[in-house]
Amino acid sequence: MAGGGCGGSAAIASLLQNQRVSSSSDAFFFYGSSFSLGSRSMVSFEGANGVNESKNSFFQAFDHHEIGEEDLDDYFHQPEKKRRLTTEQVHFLEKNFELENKLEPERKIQLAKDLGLQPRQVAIWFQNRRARWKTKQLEKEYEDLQASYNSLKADCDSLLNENDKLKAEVLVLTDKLLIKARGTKNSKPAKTSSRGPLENPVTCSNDEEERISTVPFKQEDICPGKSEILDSGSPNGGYSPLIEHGDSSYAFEPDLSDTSLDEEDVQNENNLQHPCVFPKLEETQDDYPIPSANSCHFGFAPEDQAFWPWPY
DNA sequence: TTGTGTTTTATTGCCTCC
DNA sequence: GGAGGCAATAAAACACAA
Repeated sequence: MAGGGCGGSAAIASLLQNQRVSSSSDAFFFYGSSFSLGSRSMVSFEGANGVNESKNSFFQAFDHHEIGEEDLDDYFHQPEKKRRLTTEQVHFLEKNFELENKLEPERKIQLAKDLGLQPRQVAIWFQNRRARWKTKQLEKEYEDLQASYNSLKADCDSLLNENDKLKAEVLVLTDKLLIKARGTKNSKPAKTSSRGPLENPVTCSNDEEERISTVPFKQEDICPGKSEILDSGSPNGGYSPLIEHGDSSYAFEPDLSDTSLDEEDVQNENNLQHPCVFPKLEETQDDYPIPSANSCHFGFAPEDQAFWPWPY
């Protein structure tokens, strides 16, 4: 590994054994630039007192050609130390990285020349810089996705609230319709029927009336195969069984004639247990379930929503 | 001064491309 | 097979609080 307190010759040996120094243009600059030109390299010219001279401008390195054999000897006995690039060097490299984050061989050599570094150092710097850039990009993507998720969740909550309000409204209107239907029924003159005058003139027995007021209605009981009321998103396009009944005013003006009632009474004698025209909203959602008030599924299967891995 | 966390430089091993 | 890129990692350098 790097460092490790090995001696100078060991440092050189480690450099020479570097698989890319020996065969690439790095080698040329290792010998040609870093040594014969006397410029500084990462692994070399730390002062004898251990002071980090790399704090000086890297351009000064080109003026220090006076390194003699003694200096080299000192160097060879210095422990290999990592040297940080100067701020000028980093700034220069950053500028070049902004231009192009990949490094062609010619550019690498030119940069190394300009900075007084080994080409390999430049390559390593670009490699590490790309890694940092990638990390930053991932963080940015994460934040963007998080913001997007929060926005969608807010929309979801808002829609659910609206859905709850509409459901409540439907219930209120349904109750009103029932009350109105009963009022109309009760005001009709008594017919010759086995049922009493207060019974549901349409179909309901007393037991059935109990069901009307306590049990939600089931769509299939009235119009099997038809969709529920107020389900504009249903497969049959918001089909309303009340309108389908043949009289668009049926739902809100249950003006039931005696004859039709009689006929229907006869015809539906077997259906007396299914007299009610208002569907139960919840139970008719088997194929297209309405999301519960606390859910945020929009009717999608949970596995389709497991795209958001991180916890909150 | 020292312990600790972060950043930067450098190595290693693997992979792909030519 | 060599060159170069990348991920993972080591280790030095640095920042900073106690």
